[in-house]
Amino acid sequence: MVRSTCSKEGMNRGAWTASEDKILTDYIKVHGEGKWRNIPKEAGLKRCGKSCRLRWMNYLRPDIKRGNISSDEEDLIIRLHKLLGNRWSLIAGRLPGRTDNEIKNYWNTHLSKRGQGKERRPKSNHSTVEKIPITGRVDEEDPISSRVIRTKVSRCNEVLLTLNDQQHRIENLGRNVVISPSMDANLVQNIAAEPESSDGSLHTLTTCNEENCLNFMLDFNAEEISVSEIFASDFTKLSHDLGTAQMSNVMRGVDADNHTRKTAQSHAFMLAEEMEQNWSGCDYNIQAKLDSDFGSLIAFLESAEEWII
DNA sequence: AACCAGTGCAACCGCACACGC
DNA sequence: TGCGTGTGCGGTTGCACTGGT
Repeated sequence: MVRSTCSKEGMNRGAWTASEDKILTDYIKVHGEGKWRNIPKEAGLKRCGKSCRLRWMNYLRPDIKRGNISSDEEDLIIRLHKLLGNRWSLIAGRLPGRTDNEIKNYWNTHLSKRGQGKERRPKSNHSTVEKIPITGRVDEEDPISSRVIRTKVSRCNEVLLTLNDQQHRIENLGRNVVISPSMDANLVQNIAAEPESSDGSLHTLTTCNEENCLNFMLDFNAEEISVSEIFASDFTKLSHDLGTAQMSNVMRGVDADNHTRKTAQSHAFMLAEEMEQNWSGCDYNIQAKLDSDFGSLIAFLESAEEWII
C-alpha cells in the first residue's frame, strides 16, 4: 500500500494561502466532507488529501472557536488530561469549538511546562493577544462556534479504574452500584429507593437533579469502570431518546430488542457523536449550555479524580 | 540594527483502526 | 479471512514572531 504523503512532486507544502483556503472551503461547502484524497484533484488544489483534511478540520470549519483558552477550558484540559492522558481528540471533544491540535499545542506549550514547574506565564502580549493567523480565520463571533468539535473515538486504550474499595459499593443493597466517595447522600438514598432491576446486575437512576450529575457513573455489574467508555458514551442522550425505562434496559444490556450487553455498549459507542452536544447535563430535561457551563463536567472530573486517588 | 534564543502554532509524518470487497 | 483504501490520531518538525542583548 502506498501511503498518502504530502511530499509528492508538484504538491504545495507549508502554510496555506488564502486562495487555497477559499478553494477548499468552497469545495467542501458544495460537496461536503469526505473523500479527502479526491479533493485536490477535483478542486484543483495542489495539496495532498491529508493536508486538506487537516486544514479543514483544524482551521476552516465554521464551528472552530479560535483565540485564547479560557481559565475554565484550561482547567478542564488539565483535568481531562489527568484522566485520559494524551488522548487529545477525546479531550477536544469535551471542549466546544476546540480542536485536538489546538489543545495538544496548548498543552505542550503551556500546561506541560507548568506540570514540570517550568511554566512561564506569558511574558508579553506575544501570547496573550490573539494573533490573527496569516492564512487562518478568526471566528469567535460566529454564533455556532460553540458547537462541539466532533471527534471520532476509535482507538480504545481504555483507562480502567479498578474499584477494590468495598466501601464504595452499596453491598447491602444487593446490587452492584458503584458509588463515588463524594456522592451526595441523597443520591445514595435515591439508589436505595430505586426498584431493583430484574436481573439485579445493573442499576440506573431514574431520578437526577442538577447537583448530582454523577449518576451516569454508576456502573455496571463490573469491577471496573472504563473512563474512556464513559467519555465515549452518551447515556444522557440515550436516556433522552429512548426514555428512562428503555435507557435503563439499554444500560442493563437488555434493550428492547433483547440485545446483549455488548450490543448495548456498542450502541453507546455509536451514539458517542451525539454526546458532545449535551453530555454535561445529566438532567433529562436540562440542556446544559455546554459552552459556558463547565460546572457539571468539573464536578464529574473531581469525582473521578477522587476515585483514582 | 543585527543577532540570537525562546516561544507558539500550523503543518507534516507515520502508525493504527475501520470498513468494504 | 486477508487485503487495500480511507480516515483519524498523536508525535514531531519547521517557521514566523518576539524580546533580550
